[in-house]
Amino acid sequence: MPELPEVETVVRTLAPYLIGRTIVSARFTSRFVTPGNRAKLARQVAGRRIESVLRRGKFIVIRFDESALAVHLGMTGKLLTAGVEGAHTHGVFTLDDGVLLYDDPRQFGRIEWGDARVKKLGPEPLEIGLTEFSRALRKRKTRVKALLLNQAFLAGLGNIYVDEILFASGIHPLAHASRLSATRAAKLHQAMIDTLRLAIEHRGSSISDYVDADGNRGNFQMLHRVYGREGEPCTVCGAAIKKAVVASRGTHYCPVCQKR
DNA sequence: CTTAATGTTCCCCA
DNA sequence: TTGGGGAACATTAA
Repeated sequence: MPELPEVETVVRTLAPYLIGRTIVSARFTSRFVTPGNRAKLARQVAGRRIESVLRRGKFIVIRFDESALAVHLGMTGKLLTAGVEGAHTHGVFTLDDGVLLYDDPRQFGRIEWGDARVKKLGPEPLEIGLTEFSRALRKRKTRVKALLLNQAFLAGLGNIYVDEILFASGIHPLAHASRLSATRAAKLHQAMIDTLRLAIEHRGSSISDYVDADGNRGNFQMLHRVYGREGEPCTVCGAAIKKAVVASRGTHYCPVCQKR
């Protein structure tokens, strides 16, 4: 559920609800989502006033006066401003006004004190300039699909948006990053910006159960041109969309429009 | 029953 | 050091 556009949408719905609130108490119940000392983490957040809520890559950073809490939604994580505790609720924040719940069936998400992992992320896809992007691509011998999924290279892209961006730029997922021409690198850069901006406008993709912090679904899945469309006609040329495994991920592409 | 799923990390090997 | 491939993590749905 959570790539850059979805996390951005969660942050935009979460920020007005959380800023200025104080966490009265917290409770964590998953040894996967909150590895280590869960009671200690609860003590650390208790009493903190939330100064800001921001997105960095796929992380949600909740900032306090001189510290922060980093939340990664993994594959099925949700931060909700309302609702009741269920079988998959692994975090409960009681606020001075309201509640914040963390739900995550697969428990691939993480709630951690501090922003150590956030500091290891690569640049933001919506902020990196063409010059820096092209130069970085040229240095990497790997396949462009694997590179765009690498959070140390660029922070925030995931399987859905990499497939959509590669389609929009006419680049085959198996193309090698270092061998892309300047023209194709520029096309990739622009497709990345356009696709992410449009997806944010549509509040992200709800392909299974993604919802924002207020429980609302996104609509960008209606505009997917390759992801989840195996066997369906390409919106540009009509050829059947193919699916293959690249970088250990299901990868959707048009065999005619996307060149290596 | 098997497979795949919006993610990340770790391990082995080239 | 870089990069490929696969497994692992836990759960659900097709």
